[in-house]
Amino acid sequence: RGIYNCLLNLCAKAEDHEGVHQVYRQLVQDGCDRNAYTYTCVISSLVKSRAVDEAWDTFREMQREGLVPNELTYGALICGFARENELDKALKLWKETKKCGYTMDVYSTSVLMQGLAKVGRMDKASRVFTAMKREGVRPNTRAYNIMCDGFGKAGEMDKALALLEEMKEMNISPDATTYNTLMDGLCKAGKADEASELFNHMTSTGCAPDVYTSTIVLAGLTKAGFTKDALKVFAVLKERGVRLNASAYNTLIDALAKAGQLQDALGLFAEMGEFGLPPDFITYNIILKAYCDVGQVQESHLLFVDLKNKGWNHDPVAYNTLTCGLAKARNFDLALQLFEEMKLKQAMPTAVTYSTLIDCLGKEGRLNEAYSLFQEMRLLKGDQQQAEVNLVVYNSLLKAVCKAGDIERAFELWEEMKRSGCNPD
RNA sequence: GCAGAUUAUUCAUUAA
Repeated sequence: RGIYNCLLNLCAKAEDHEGVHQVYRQLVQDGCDRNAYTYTCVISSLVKSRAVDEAWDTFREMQREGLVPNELTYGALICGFARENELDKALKLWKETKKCGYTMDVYSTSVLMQGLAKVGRMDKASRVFTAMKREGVRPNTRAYNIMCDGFGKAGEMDKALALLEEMKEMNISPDATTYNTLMDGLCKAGKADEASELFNHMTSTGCAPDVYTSTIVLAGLTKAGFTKDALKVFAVLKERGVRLNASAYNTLIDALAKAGQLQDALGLFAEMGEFGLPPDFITYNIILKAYCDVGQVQESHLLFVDLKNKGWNHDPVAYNTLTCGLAKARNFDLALQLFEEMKLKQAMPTAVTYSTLIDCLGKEGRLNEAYSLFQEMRLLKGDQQQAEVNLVVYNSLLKAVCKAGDIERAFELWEEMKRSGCNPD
């Protein structure tokens, strides 16, 4: 058993999850007995290779054998479930650790908090965070950053800012990520003035801005309609030799394109090349959309084909952008062809893909096709899809159904929305 | 003795 455990550990350390699997199979075949260490190695390896369900089965098996899981076993599983958005399971396990009298560390607790934040359950995240502190586990900067981000995205900037104060009281120093997160939240809440104050505070405490800061500031300006000022800031940053990455360029290219200044946008795109800064897939997605928006869908399509030939064909956003452009130009043949292509490539259709097609088909009066796409979404479960029905999908279908005058079906949908936790907006 | 975490830029619905 000792040898097997060592082997498992080695494979796990090398991130060789297939190896862990093989060693474990061999171990079972040999009828070798397992201890908590053995199981924990296997479980955390399974979690790492995103096979949470298998990890869970292994966990159950472990318990059936009468072995006692430790903090690490629980930690791995809680992280696994939290990452897969299975937060009820994660929370249940977390509660179990309390019953066992275990103290979970900041790490696992943070992953759980982040998972809860991602699905908008900040109340629960907050309780988990408080419980951790009450147990005497000292939070770190990252844990606070996660909570600040969660509150910001939930539109509760007051709570996020209160945490910054708490950090000071606790003598935990905020870092660039903390300030970036808060500034981004403030910008998105339309409080640019407060964001700017925070920026001054950040630099006055000796915390240096990083590449994220630039993009957050630039995006804050463009989204508030100050693209000209953003361009000025951009020029100053370049002049001062601040390192700018593709994201900073992307922000401005997108803003210019959306303001109808396609030529200026393309000019910046060209500048990236001159500076030896390679465009990333987001840059191309922005250009793809820019062409569609000025009615040059064929130009967009040409670029898309070009990208595919270079092997950039795994991005659902690129597919979605072009599909939308085509569908809005009423070229459904090609749009639906791309949709089918997505299923074959490593770019599974997302909720955006479905809502795009449902909406455009609805506008075209092709309600039955829109409806069957909706059904398809609901039928695909688990690993074969990246698409959960969401509010926009319901809204699009509802619009199509109303346009067709089918009031009865509209009410059916309305009720279904509420039942499934998608509250109408 | 064993695992793991945070922020930015791109795509879909939105009446009168």
